[in-house]
Amino acid sequence: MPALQEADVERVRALISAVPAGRVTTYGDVARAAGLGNARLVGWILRTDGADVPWHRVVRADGTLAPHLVQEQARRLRAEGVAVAADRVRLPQHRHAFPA
DNA sequence: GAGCTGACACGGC
DNA sequence: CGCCGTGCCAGCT
Repeated sequence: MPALQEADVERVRALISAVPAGRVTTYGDVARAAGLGNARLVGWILRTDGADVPWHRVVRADGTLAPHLVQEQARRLRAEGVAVAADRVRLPQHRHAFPA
């Protein structure tokens, strides 16, 4: 099976757009919900086609933020009421669960 | 065509 | 808690 298709990209974008403000999700969760199986692809999609989606609500599996985004991402999250300390968010509190 | 890089995850140490 | 190596897929030298 081909790894990535146009439909997959749209699915990922839709999933991320479905995350409500004040909550966050992880790359792994999005990948799993979209049926990708590879969290890295989620990052790739956001890098290329994620300018118009709430990408700041997507964090790593341990709650940390990527180095080049931490500034902007932390700023946007705090604006939504998400506590960000030491480049990391508290997943247990803000994590958004996708329907299986 | 080979190799490196990256908005990642996970198991070891 | 942190650092490292490995697996993963796509894009660029």
